[in-house]
Amino acid sequence: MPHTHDHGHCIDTAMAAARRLCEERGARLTPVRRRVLELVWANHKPTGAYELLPQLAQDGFNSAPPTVYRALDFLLELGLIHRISSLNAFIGCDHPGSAHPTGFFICHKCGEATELPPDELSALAERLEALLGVRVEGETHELTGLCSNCRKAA
Amino acid sequence: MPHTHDHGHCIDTAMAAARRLCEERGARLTPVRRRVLELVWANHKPTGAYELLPQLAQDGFNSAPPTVYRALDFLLELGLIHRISSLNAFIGCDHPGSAHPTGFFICHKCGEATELPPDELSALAERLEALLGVRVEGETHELTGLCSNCRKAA
DNA sequence: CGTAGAATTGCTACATTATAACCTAAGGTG
DNA sequence: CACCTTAGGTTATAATGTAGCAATTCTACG
Ligand SMILES: [Zn+2]
Ligand SMILES: [Zn+2]
Ligand SMILES: [Zn+2]
Ligand SMILES: [Zn+2]
Repeated sequence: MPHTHDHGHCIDTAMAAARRLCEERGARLTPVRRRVLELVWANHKPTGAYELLPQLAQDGFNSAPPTVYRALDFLLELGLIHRISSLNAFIGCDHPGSAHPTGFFICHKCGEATELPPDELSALAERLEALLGVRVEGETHELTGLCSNCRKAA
Repeated sequence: MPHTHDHGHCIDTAMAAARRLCEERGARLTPVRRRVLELVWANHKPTGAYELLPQLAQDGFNSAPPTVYRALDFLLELGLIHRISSLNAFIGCDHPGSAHPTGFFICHKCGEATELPPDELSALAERLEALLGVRVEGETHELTGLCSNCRKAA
């Protein structure tokens, strides 16, 4: 099932947000970093670092793994992308700029990953802090199953 | 900070539960599998597959990576251990036998990982199913921060 | 028993993911 | 320009995880 939305628009919005955020923070959105971010968005699904290498090569970036990982680290640092560790993959953040807990729902049929609403995750974290007496500083949630599109199709 | 509990007891309980569960399911808790489970519990913190190799060697198990991974897969399958993918590590399950959503709180100071209460996680999953229209089939949650012991110490 | 079939492990090689170390190039700042 | 900081290129290697097949052990059944 193809996307149900204008994905070019997604990419444009994401890139605009990235430019704005970098400006704010005095960070440099260099060509490799920009292209990596574009590719992550263009793939529109969790993308592995080594998948990006040939895609970068097509654009004349003659990059080795460290370059890609450095670009990804930079984007993670700024909160422009997230890492999904159960997939060893990266995906664009839906609302960069605001610090928020990270979580995704990943459809095992179509492979799409949708970011989970941060307020739901925060609510859980607060409950757990109260229950366990801990101090939560970071969190990632990775759910799998059937997305609503794939449920309808079935 | 050392454990605040009799950890030998933890291990015994876990091994007893494992024997019972294997019997119920007609699964074979072979020497390697048993020893891997013991080691995971004995380490009392998330343990990587390659950490287990030398520990197994000390006991005369002359095992290569595939053997360890197969044992870990077996234990995962039965729900005797969980995998923490942000750490590429494995840890014993607190309440094996009952299928439940997986989540851990990991203290970045002392390294201990405590399993999150499944009912809290289920509640979140249900809310998300309603909100997003998805069908959740699997979930892992990985929170980091300071555990209650380390908070007191600070 | 004894033997066929299944499950488990041993073993070698390899695939995938990620990083260390060191050097060069580019950008910013006075 | 001279200086410093940051970013990227390059090579090698570390860390994690699997494929594939042979050897062994267990199980079931006649
Ligand atoms: Zn996000
Ligand atoms: Zn789907
Ligand atoms: Zn558990
Ligand atoms: Zn702690």
